[in-house]
Amino acid sequence: MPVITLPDGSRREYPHPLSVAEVAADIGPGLAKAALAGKVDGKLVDTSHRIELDAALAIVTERDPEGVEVIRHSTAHLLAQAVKELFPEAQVTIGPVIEDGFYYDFSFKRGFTEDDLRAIEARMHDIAKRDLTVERRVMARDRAVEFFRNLGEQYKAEIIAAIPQAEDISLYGQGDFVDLCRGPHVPSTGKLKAFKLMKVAGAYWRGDSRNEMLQRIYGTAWGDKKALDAYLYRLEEAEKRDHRKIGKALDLFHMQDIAPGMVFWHDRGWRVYQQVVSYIRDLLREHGYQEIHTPQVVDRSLWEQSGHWEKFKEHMFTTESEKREYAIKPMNCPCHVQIYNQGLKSYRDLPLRLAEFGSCHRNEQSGALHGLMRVRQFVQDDAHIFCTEDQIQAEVSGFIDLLHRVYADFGFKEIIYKLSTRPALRVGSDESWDKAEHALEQALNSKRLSWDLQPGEGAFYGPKIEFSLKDSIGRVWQCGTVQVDSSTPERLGAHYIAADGSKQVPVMLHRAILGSLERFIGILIEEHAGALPAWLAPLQAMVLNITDKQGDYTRNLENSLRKQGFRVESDLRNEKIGFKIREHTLQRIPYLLVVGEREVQTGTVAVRTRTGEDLGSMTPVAFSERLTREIARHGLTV
RNA sequence: GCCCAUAUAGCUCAGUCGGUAGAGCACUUCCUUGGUAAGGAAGAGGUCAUCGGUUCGAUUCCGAUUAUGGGCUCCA
Repeated sequence: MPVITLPDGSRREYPHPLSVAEVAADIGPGLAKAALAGKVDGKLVDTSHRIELDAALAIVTERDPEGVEVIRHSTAHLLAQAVKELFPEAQVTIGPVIEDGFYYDFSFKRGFTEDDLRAIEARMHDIAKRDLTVERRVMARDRAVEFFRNLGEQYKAEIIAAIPQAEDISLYGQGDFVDLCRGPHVPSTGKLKAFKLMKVAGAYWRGDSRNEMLQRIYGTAWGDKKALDAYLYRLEEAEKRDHRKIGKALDLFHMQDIAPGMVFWHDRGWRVYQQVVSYIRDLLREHGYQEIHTPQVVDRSLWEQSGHWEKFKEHMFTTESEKREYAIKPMNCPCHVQIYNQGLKSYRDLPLRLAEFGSCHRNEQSGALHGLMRVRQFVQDDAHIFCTEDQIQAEVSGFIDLLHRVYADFGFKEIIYKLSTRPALRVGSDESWDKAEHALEQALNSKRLSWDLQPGEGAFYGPKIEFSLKDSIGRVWQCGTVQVDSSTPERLGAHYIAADGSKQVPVMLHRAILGSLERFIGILIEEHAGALPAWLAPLQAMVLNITDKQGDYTRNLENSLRKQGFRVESDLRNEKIGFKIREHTLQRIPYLLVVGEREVQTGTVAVRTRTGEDLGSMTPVAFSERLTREIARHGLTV
């Protein structure tokens, strides 16, 4: 006699057990048709699931996020079925749901081609049209292993063999195709309408590079055609924001195969870079940091002492001269300890905050390089705070305040906080880990921030907090970090004399707000689609004359604005004003200052923004006041 | 590093079923001095990524290398 409670609170009583689909049909034929799955007492189940006892039930449709997930999962099975139909010798492995879609890994003797992909997708539509019923079946583990072995599916058999023997295995079948799966799935393949295969890629079996390389097919799937189209449109938009494209179009930087993973910054890009550096530099000075600068090429012995040589040698560029071996620094910290070590330090000197915009080189794997986002040479807004254990919390707390200020100035509103704690392989006593983790936690909590815990994800030498930004199209970028480290100071012989006269090893906090400047600028370019706010823009204004007659006035205006510290150029070419406007608008220059006969006569300038807004004529003083205010505001909205 | 794809003018791309290439924009010159997103004409510009192989002949076919792109792996 199950009593079913629906999400709206209404109750329905039935004389006998019945399936989710039957309840949906009882509510209405529209819902019966739309039902993809059910949620019984919070647990996602198939529509064929029988409800025996009283339960809370929600019918899941394509409008629910869970419904879309079920669709994606079922579409992955559809993909596998299509592949097996077209290429019977391919073996299936795993096919999970991922953000916006799914993938399925196959073991196949060759790579899938674009043509294969088209054929597979066509077959998927074909199978969907057949509207095959999806049936769930339960089997004992050992029988399931045997079942898949007999099918020749070695990978599936291996996956199941890893499941505890006592557990039953659920299989899902549609037509001739059977796959191991926890489910739930859509009731029939006809529910799958809006999907598209996106790309093929290699992927290691079980993610381990020592294993066989499998063929992964990525796809996307949605509740309806409209959602699919919206997603494809979103991808196109993201592509237009690609910093590599914009970087070239706006003449910011380029990369070249003579220096893979390293950036050739052009004038306009370097202006942005310098602007970011100078902003951070002033702020660090204001917050009690000293700025230092240390060597880039350092003797091997330092890296041996710091432990880098042993652990990260293959990631370091090395060089040799007069029988000495050197490494190009992959990070600044060992050099910062050298500066700390000059002169005996007292507890009164702590905290000591050393910052450096040092150029670091890391020999990243060639396949990992990606525009500005993943490079081999980069500069971080890097600093190390030497302090006592008792000072950790206050320093971290102050750092978070500073970071908030910076992110707000750059216009980022959403920050994601993650605390990573002790990993299994680590150095240092449990007491010092307790203390460090507690300090970080307290620093976050005292600011009422909500954060995620990542147990075991800390560095081997200490816990850390990571700060990620969400950009304007929802992508997340990890930028800031603060890590506690007492291992490096100890290895490199850093000490201070405590109040009781004893010799102590200081704690070192590694911290960065923007992370790699290269990467951060890449993020900024994509966030703003190239239209950087005035305080960061490589050029803030372009002065345009209408005819040669206004040449002198234009040049004078340009010079006067430059003298006031603005980044301004003028375009005196013999071109129509519409042509110049178009060009500089496409270059995303915030302000276009038009000078014609009228402006010369009245001593004004006609101001147009890159968004096409006409601000009318104003005096140069009025314009520079406006720009000054805008720059001072940074990315903060008023 | 691994898998797949790609590499043609400054940029974006077309093309050659093997006979050394073409468009638009940009560039140069000339005409035009025009008031808010492309004025007109002419000209110049490429060892078709690099190195090998097959061929009478390779930019095109094959192989290797390098870089780039998408993934995987890695990310102190």
